Amino acid sequence: MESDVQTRLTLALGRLGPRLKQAARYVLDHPEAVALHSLRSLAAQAEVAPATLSRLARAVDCADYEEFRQSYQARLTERSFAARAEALQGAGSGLMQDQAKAVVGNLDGFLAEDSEERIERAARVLLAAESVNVVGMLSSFSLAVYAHYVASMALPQWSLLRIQGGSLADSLYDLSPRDAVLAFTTAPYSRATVMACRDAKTRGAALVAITDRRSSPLARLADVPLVAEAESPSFFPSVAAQFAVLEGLLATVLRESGAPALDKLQAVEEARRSYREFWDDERDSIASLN
Amino acid sequence: MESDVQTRLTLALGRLGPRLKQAARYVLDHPEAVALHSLRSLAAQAEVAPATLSRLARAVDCADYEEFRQSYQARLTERSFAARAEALQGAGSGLMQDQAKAVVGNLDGFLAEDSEERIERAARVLLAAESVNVVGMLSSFSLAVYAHYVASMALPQWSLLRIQGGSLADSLYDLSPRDAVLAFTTAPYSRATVMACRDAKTRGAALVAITDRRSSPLARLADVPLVAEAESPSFFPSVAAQFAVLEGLLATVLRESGAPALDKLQAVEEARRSYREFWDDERDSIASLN
DNA sequence: GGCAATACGGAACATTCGTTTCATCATGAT
DNA sequence: ATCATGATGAAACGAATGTTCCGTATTGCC
Repeated sequence: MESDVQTRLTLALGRLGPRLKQAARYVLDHPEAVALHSLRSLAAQAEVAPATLSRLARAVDCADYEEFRQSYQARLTERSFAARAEALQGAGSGLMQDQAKAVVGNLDGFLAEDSEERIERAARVLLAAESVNVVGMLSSFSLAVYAHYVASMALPQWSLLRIQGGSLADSLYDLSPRDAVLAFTTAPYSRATVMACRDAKTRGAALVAITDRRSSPLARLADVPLVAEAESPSFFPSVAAQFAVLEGLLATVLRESGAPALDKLQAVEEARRSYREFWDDERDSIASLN
Repeated sequence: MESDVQTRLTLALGRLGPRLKQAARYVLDHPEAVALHSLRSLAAQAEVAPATLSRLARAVDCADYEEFRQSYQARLTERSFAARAEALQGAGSGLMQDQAKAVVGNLDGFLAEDSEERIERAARVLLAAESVNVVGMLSSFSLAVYAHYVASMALPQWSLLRIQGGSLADSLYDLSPRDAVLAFTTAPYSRATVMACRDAKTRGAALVAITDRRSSPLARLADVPLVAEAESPSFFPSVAAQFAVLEGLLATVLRESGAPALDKLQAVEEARRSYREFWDDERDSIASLN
């Protein structure tokens, strides 16, 4: 019966009132704050009355708030000891650690360039286009999917090119010099993607590409090549750093897009908020499952 | 001037009186105690008068004991990548820079936990399953797509659940306790995803989830929750860090999967090499375009 | 030994802490 | 509509915190 406080807190989430739940959520998401800060300052961070936290501690069978806090302090020291032990162990054992290092390294490589300027140049190109076609295959397909999803919230002129019967959609062959293509590739470079981009260039369309090396076929073709490597400790390429670049690009595009787009974003924000409240309720029914 | 407090303390050790030195020694040996306990209780542990610790703080150029303590709290919160994140900060301000910082921060947050162990636990769960169903909607759909794509190269028992006429495929309702679900959500949590996972749990299937906060609906449901935040300077959530976690998970799964899978991987490697040669040739014809 | 300078501990201080009380509000059953 | 129940925030309480002041003890120097 000596379960973790964090676990007990999760289980209790269902039978708590609105403010207590708000406090519990903040604690779940910021466990280290409980260990390091005072009750009052933590209450301020969580935008909750001090008394609420005092009550929350008792709601999970702690005699004191002190007992509640000590549980989080223990968690913090244990973690730090574990981390230290792992640091001593060295490189051999941590595949996740290696993966993270590779991702940060890839991202680092991109930022070393004149990244801000390039991103903004790419954003201008995409904003100036009458239509934007997003292309990506194989491991880069997820990038294309994400770009299209985010853009779909405010930029209706963006469309995702899909495979149809083995070749790309016909929309590709309607491209004019007023259009643009946003393409993604990492080795092995999809033949379809490269051919599509080459074709787009011959029709005078602008090309923005996120790719894994300067020598890749798309890096040479693109008007604005954005190069982020895909190194990873495993055999398959890592797209995480390219996602970070894409997110930066999308953020820049959306910031510099006009008023109608921003209005749409407001609506999306609104929707997100309401979804959040929905799930706050939903959580109760989930709790009743246990 | 801006050196670590712990370092300054070591240097000051010589010019301190007996009791101050005793206090300094205790602090050097128990740094986490400074962050977590009060001045008075720390003084008791070090068998020193409270005033001595107050003086010790000033002896290393801290205005307050509070400033002294905060330095140790920061040390405790600091993660393995803190230096990298700071390095990224160096090159000036910009949206891309902020995005990169956020991504590294999100990744850091995950690594602070017992990440390796959790990843391996998740991998074991997925490897033990007879079938693995990958679920993700909205911004998390790209994660699901990628997971399925990578797994498809060696793990035929992995399938991607898709929306069909607004609801999930029927395959979901065939789940048995021998099956598993790999799910992705970030706020706003897709109703379909959460309901699918809830249903899977009632049928006894195992659930591995990558999500954005410990208080998310999936974090509660999952057997192995993997929490990587989705903070970003823009209004839409960042999935880059979650991609890094997913890649780490996939790498672990593939490493620990059996021989037949590895054979397939060899074939894929082969294919990649040949593609590479293909593009080396292709590049010439592209060059002739310019 | 006498003297100054410094290091230290104990006590008083204002501040901040966590807790409790109490009035108010929302909700749902009768 | 009425009441009961529980959740919540404001305020007040004693306890604990960090700081400062002052008296004492120790040290180094003449």
